Parts: sequence; structure tokens; C-alpha cells
Amino acid sequence: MKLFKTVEMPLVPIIVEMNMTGALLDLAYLAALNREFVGRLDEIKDKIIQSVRQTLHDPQLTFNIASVKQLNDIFFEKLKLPTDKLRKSQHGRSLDADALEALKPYHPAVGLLLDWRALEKLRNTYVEAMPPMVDSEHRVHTFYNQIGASTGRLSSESPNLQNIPIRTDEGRRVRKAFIAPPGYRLLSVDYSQIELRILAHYSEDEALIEAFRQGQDIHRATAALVNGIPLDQVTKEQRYFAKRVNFGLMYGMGAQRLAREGELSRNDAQRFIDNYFKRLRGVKAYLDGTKERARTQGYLETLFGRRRSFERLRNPLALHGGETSQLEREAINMPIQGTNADIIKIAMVQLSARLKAEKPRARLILQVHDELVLEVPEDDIPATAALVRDIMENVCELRAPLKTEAKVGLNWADMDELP
DNA sequence: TCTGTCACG
DNA sequence: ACGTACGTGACAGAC
Repeated sequence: MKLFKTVEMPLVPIIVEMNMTGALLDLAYLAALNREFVGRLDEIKDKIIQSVRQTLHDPQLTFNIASVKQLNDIFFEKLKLPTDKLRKSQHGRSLDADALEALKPYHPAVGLLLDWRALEKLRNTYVEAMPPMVDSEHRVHTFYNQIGASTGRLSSESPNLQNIPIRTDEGRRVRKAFIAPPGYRLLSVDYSQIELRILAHYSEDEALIEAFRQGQDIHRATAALVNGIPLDQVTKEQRYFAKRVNFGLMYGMGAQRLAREGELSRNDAQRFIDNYFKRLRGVKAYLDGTKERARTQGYLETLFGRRRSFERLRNPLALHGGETSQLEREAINMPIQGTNADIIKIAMVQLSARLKAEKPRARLILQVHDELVLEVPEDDIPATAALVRDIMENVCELRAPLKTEAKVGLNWADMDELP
């Protein structure tokens, strides 16, 4: 039996139903996936080593492609790949995915290494690690830590079920191992753009609030506003860029980073930000006001009163250089991320009671920050989806309305949107 | 035990 | 002049 930490929280009671149920894994599928991955990994590894041997005319050469230290030796001492622009680290140059992307044109081994890294990650962290953790019913029981994250979020460990892959096709194949039992479906309901809606609420920015009230695509609306063009003239690039800015600003991003990621000059990036703040005055006011409050009060609160100390910001004497801006970025983000955490926790508490009374065969199995996943008998799907959405959307009334999207499927990867 | 890397929101 | 976009957990290699 899994032990649970029991800590009295003034805000939200402990939810144990998820852990009690656990998430069901398709072990046969994972075993097949593992065999496939092992074969492909070996193949890619051989290709990498062969290609380096060929370039260096050294058929005996061998090295561990998982070792950043040895890769530094191969790439920069032996193959003489360019090091400019690459960050330094303990064993030479950083060789993370960004760095490898930049090195890709210089040797075929680099692209292969990116492929190998991605597959190796999926195999080691998920495909191979999870099957030994299931119980006799093939379910994994994660542990949700309620007091680990400084913003009030939950975190998940042993295994972490809040970082199951979804962004790549190979990743989604891993996610597909999470299945519903016979006669059941997985129901996933997630908040749409909840952090930007919370920002709209806090900032009281009329343009942002109005865009949400009208149900507009928020990134498209931002792009139109900042560029001073009609909604239907926004290009894909403009929308994508506005999206990065919308998220970046909630994290305290500067013009420098924006320029680097948007592939435009430092000045153009600064101009976009200036324009953004001119059109979205409330957002600027929120960012400045939040930093100011953290500094003068020494703490910040979420919408529901969850508090995080910023005492170090109030006592500048205690700060060493560089720490101020770090804390300011954390301050900007905390009320947003923390309010999101409060809202979904409150929804979970309400949902727990309603399910027990009205849909006792439906079970809450996972929480992933803005998403709840349930196991629901087929016949109960429409009613349960409506119940979950109703609870989630009505936890509180923000100036920008809370909106959810519901999906249903036989596994956690292939899901169909419910109307 | 620490560092680098990378999976997610 | 420069870094520096927030919050997490898991794994392999280096020490």
C-alpha cells in the first residue's frame, strides 16, 4: 500500500482518489515498443560511430555517445566543429538540443545524435521505467506532492505522470500506453488558455478581456492589435510570434531573448514589445505593479489568498547581484501560476464530491496542472463530461471567462474532441 | 552528490 | 557588457 503524505492545508484538502485508482498501462504494448526502440537505438548509435570513424579515417575509434565530455572531445578536438555561439559548461561546450541544432550542418553525426537522444529519453524515462512500477492490476500510482512547488502547483513523482510525452509523434506513441479498462473511456478536460485569462483578469486590460469574452483566438487577436491590422490579415508567423510574446511576458521575458527566438533584430523585438505595452496597457501595469507589491509588501498572494514570500526582495541588503531580476520574474509569474493551481484544486475538491454522489463509477485518475483525466464508463461519458466542465468553468468568475475543452478516447493519445 | 539534458504545463 | 522566460522530476555520466 502506498503511503501518502498528509499535510493540513488551509486552502484545499488532500485528494487521494486519483492515487487510489492509479493509471492503467498497456504492458504488452509497452514491451513491443521497448523492443522496437532498442533496435532503432542500436542502429542509430552504430551509424553515429561509423560516420565519425569515416571522417577521421580511424576505424578503431570508439566513444560513449551519451557522454557530453567525450562528445566535446570528438566534436571540437577531433572533428573541429565551430564552437562560437555555444555556451560553455563544465566539460567544454554545452551540447543540448539547441546547440546540436546549430551544429547540424557541419557533420551527419549531429543530426543522428539528436534522433538518438530523443529516443533514448523516451525509452529510459518512460518505456522501460514504468512497467516495473505497476501493481497487480497494471496500474501505476504516482505521488502528488502538495507542498513542493513554490507557486502552489502540485508536482508528481515516482513516476512523474505530469510529464508524459505529447509534443512529438514518437512521444505520443508512449502516451498511447495509458489506456482505459474494458467498458470505460478516458475523459480529459483541460482549461483553455487559463493563465492568459488570469492575466487578463489581474491586468483588467480591456482589449485582452474583450478578446476572451468574444471567444477570439487570443494570439491572433494580440497580433492584430499590436500590428494594427484586422484579425483576418494576421499571418501565421505574426500569430506565432504574438503567442511567444504572450507566454514570454508572463515569465518576465526580455527583448533580448525575444529577438533571439523570433529571429529578428534586437531593435525590432524591442519595438514589438513597446507596441505591445502601448496597446495592452493593463498588462504593463500588472507587470510593474506586481514587482512593486512584492518589493514593498515582501509577499504576493493568489486570487484565493495563497501566499508566497518575497521577503528577500523587500530587503535589498540581503541580495547579491543578479538575484533581483530573478526574483522579479518569479514574482510576475507566481500569482498567475498560483491562481491556476488554486482554481483546478478547488475544481478537484468539488468534482470529488459530485462524482461520489452522482457518478460513482467515474474516477479521477490524473491532474496535469490545467487538465483533469478521468476513467468513465462508456454510457456515462456525455453526462460526466458536462459535469466536469460545469464544475471547472464555474469555480469562480474571472473578468475573462473560464473555458474548457473535453476529449474522450480509448487511450491518452488518441482522443476525440467532444462538442 | 552534482551537472547536463530533456520530458511536461 | 552581460546574462536571464516561470514551475516541476528523472535519467546518465562525472566525480
